[in-house]
Amino acid sequence: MNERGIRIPGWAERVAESLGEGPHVVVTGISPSGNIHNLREVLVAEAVANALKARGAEVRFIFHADTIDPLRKIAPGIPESFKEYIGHSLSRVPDPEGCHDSYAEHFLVPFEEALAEMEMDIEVLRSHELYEGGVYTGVIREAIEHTDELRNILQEVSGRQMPEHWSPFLPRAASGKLTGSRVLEHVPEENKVVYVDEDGWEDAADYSKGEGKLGWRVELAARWKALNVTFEPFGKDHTSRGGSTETADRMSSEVFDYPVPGRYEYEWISIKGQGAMSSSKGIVLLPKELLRIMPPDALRKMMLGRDPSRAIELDLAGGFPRFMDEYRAEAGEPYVPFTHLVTVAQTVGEDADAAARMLRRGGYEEAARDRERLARDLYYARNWAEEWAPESMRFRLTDKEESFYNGAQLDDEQREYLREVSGRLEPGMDGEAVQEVLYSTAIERGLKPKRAFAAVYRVLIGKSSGPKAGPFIAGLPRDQVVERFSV
RNA sequence: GGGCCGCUAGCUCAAUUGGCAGAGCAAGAGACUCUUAAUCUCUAGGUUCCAGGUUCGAGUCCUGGGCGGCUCACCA
Repeated sequence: MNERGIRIPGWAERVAESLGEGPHVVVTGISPSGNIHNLREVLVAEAVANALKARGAEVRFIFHADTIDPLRKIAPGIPESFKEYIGHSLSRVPDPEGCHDSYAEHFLVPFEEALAEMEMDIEVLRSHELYEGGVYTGVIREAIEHTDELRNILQEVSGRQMPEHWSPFLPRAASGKLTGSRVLEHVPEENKVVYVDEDGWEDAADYSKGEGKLGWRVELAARWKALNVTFEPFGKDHTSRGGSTETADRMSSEVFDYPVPGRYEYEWISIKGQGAMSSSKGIVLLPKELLRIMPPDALRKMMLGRDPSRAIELDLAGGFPRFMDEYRAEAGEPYVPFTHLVTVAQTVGEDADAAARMLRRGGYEEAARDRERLARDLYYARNWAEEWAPESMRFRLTDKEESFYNGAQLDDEQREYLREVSGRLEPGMDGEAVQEVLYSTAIERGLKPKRAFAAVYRVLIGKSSGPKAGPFIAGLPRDQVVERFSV
């Protein structure tokens, strides 16, 4: 546990131990599309940063967003007209929905908000601001001066021939495009390169002012040096042989003369029923969506799993209630089983007082007392019921007209049964007593329990089955039940 | 082809950095006048993918192999 009560996992402690004294700069970086792998990466970094802090090291914890990167392709849901911005920096492309200053901000801001909701102590850096602020000026100059060595490394690692005119620096042309230009000359005393663009126009770009960027693989190594990075987690797409870390490692030690930062390789997350996460296929899960159904620490537990170097499959549907109960049990506090919260939430909507009454009837006195926490738990349960729950667990109370209509579909035996039950319900009956009335009335009338209960559910929630009937009805206002049963 | 991950009870997964293989659900028996994702009690369930190796001791570490998933090609 650290001072904020966040548990430090064993694997993170081991990583921290291997990193030495410090001071440390822990960085985690994403391109601004913000899916759940990114969250896993950020949480891995956070766990290591916390472990380092717990060991007494000085730690700077950075979230690096690739805002200067060029728009590559039109993601699903983005207007076709955005094709004209391909090759432009995301920080200079308009927001497709018009709600933020740029395309980059549109995707970054919700992620930033989620980080704030997670109460994460992290410093957010936008790459276009780093370039514009001159943070990379020195490493860019170094990179351009060592163009041949960098090219050799790329060729050796990837086994491919790089073009003759290859440059580690991509100047931004007058058109706004970062791609397609060719660097002709370096003017180090002015921090500029002279380039020729796609159309043959010659111009100069000032790399101390963000008028261009380093190519991705070079930038990775350059960033380590420019920000003094000592640890960065990577997904397996980067750590494959021939991948970006292999090139960056060599560039860092052979060209930039900077020790390769510590590393943790994490595995992918997939969602049960949806398959692997893929922003290009539109299978994306945003941290904010998950914070709608569980508190931040539960999300940490879920995303990190036993060990983030293992692949996991998230079960957000049928298996989720058990996960939540386990999480609550680990916290060591009394809790209401999640499935029960789901029933309560769907019954009372946002009425926390009504929920408290229902919970008291069910014997959850303590949970009913802490109104603030109850409201939060109901929020999670209600969202889960609406967004993830299997159909069998979903219901809502029918309104008066619907109930009347459903009642009219029942046969005479069922209607008479309901009328008799409503006459036998007394104020203050607990769940068990109601259950007894429901069951014995059916037996006495020679009505099969299955059909009797089906009638009950039909007029209350419009389905033929539902939550355990006795406690459920005991938690509802009696007048409402009597009204529904008078068919 | 290279890399990463997985393979443990019928199913989903645990096993705290080598120390008596466990849990939830499913199954079987019993109880409750009992519809439900029912509840309570009990039972059974295993060559930990295969073959070697290290060790007093291996699900765990090493070597080789099988099957499955994912990932990599200068694109960030």
